[in-house]
Amino acid sequence: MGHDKAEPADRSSPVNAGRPPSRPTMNDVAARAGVGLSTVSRVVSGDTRVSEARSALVRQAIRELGFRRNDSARQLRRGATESIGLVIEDVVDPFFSHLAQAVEEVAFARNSLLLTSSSTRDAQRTRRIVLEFCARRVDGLIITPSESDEAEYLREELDAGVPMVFVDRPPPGGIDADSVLTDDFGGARSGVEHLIAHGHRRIACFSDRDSLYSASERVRGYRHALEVAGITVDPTLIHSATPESEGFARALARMLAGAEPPTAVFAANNRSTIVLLRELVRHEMRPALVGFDDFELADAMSPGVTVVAQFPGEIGRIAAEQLFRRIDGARGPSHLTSLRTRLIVRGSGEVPPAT
Amino acid sequence: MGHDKAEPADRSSPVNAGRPPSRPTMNDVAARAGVGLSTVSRVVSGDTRVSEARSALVRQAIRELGFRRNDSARQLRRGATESIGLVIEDVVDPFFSHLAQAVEEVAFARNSLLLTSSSTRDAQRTRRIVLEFCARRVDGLIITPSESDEAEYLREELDAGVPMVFVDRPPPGGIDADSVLTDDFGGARSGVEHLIAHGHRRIACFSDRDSLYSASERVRGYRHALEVAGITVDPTLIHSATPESEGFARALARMLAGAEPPTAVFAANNRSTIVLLRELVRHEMRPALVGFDDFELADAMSPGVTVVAQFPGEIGRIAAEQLFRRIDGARGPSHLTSLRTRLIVRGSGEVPPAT
DNA sequence: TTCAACTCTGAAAACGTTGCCAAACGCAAG
DNA sequence: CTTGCGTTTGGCAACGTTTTCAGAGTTGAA
Repeated sequence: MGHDKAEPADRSSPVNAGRPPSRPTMNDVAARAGVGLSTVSRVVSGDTRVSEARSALVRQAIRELGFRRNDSARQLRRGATESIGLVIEDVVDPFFSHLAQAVEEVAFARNSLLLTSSSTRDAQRTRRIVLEFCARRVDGLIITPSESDEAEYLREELDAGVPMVFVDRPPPGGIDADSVLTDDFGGARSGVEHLIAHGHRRIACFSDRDSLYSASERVRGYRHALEVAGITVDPTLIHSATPESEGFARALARMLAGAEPPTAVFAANNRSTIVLLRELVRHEMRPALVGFDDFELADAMSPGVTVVAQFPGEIGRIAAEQLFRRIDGARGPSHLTSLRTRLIVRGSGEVPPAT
Repeated sequence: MGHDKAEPADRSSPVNAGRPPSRPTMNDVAARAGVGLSTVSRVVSGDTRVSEARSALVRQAIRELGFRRNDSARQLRRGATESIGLVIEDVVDPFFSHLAQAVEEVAFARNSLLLTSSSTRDAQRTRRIVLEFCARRVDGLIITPSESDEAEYLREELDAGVPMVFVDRPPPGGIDADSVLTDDFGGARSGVEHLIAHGHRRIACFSDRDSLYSASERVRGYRHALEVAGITVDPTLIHSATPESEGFARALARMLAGAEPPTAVFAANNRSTIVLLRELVRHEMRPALVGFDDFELADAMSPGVTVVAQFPGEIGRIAAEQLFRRIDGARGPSHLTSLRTRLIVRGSGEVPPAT
């Protein structure tokens, strides 16, 4: 029949056993369909200037051979990969998974693939991931910078023309790039003000390590709220550490057992809120509680947990849209988007101070 | 100085304004370092057979030009992409985010990048994602099949030599491929047996749509436990639907308000558990409750929620390891790994039947 | 000195696309 | 029967790597 060429490799043949069958190329398709290579390319990429007859021949051959365009070659030739990279801290953290979901949605709508990697807060790992993404020539990057990220390599890539948007924290080392952040200061302030409005004056603050931008901003908001209300900040009521660390929950127990225990607690991030909540349930203590960042089941606790909600999905969506604007060639000065928080009242933040 | 060639494009030059600067290639590096192209390639890929002197020259040139290897070209030439694709239902679901995290960890250790996409349970979308991944020539795929996936395109890719491992549900359409599943039937059975052991005889079952493999397996486990205990299955106590759907929570309220209300509830997946929990809190009703799949804060509820825990991280890890074994050329018959569940007793499952 | 066996190096041919270019074709008008 | 124009078509040169191959040096032994 004249089509003894470019048959898909026979997997069961002893010769090919163990050998990954190599896929047919456009050349194979062209040979099979009896047309030129360029015609195949045109059909595959939806170019209309192909006669219906030939187009049908090509499609037929494609089906018969199980041809799939090799995007590595396409990318090499075209210089764009139709993919973007996302660096977050941890997929499991709902904040980041919501962010990732929103980014994915925007990318999907744009026919772009999403490469996601978790930095696990490790600057070395972040660096490795970013450089790897750049080697793959992603069209752009959305990055949650790690604390202590050296900015140099980021700046190099940026200068090399890789668009970047930073999320959740400002770009490190004074890099001039787009960013999408939550108003951490204002959010924390409003949460603490809420506690103050309910009569609390001794308010503990549990936050992540100070070296993290958002953590320190929130502590700043906490301090500011107290100061505005004329309450002296008591440093023994402030605990800043990784929520998963050993002494985190114990610090709360210690405070509550102290001479002048706090009557309310401000948990400056979702990990803290959950760790503290668990500790409170265990000891059956009920100080007022306001958490920063909403979480699933906050409304199913008793009492429901009052939170300062932020909007990770919005952050992701806005960042992705801004990134694609840059990819499409937008050249203006860098944008800083700051998202307002919303206080959600559920009960735990309205507990009056125990006297 | 002789290096007036291959300078990085000047972004501020009016000519290049708006034009993405094209990155230096190995050729540029070679010219700059005054060596051959192959030598640069060798240095970049860590080939040792290069004299220290030349190697230093090359590294220097690389630094000066900000060269980064173009992986599209590398991939095209080598035929492997060092990346794998993961298709899950939804990143936000903790089951899948834990799975994804584990897969990422294995991939990272293998220097492989991870492409993740959410099918959102849409067979069309799954198909599009899988084909897109295949066009990118991922080295392998880990897939959560959607219900009603047609198997044909999967089989084609499989035959074309793309290794695949299916997770959470068996491969569709009788495809012969590796899979890693939870023992849904056994897990559900043990959860319901636990309720029976605590004296319950009227046990409601809330599950996802029956068309989902895991959902129907769990319902089967529920039925089996009842039958073994000599309890007649009451179909009005079984509700199968998407947990997010309108009537899901209301169905529970209706049952509890009925003539012969259930004294216990078996929630066959984490979404159901959470939705039901919220409903129960709202109405202050306290039937016994056992949920399938553990969740954050299950221990912080009052009472703590007894669950049949499954291990999404293990599923992901095992699937990824199996996938890499296939990528490395392992040819044996397909493996089916079934993971046991573990009952975690926390209180809600030990509530005695109200009389 | 010669030859063999190294090590190091660069030229050149892939890899599978895309996109430019020119040739070939069809058809209508002159 | 030309001429001209517009539409299809195929050839061919990129794209930036890796890899093979053979040549050029170097060394050591005969």
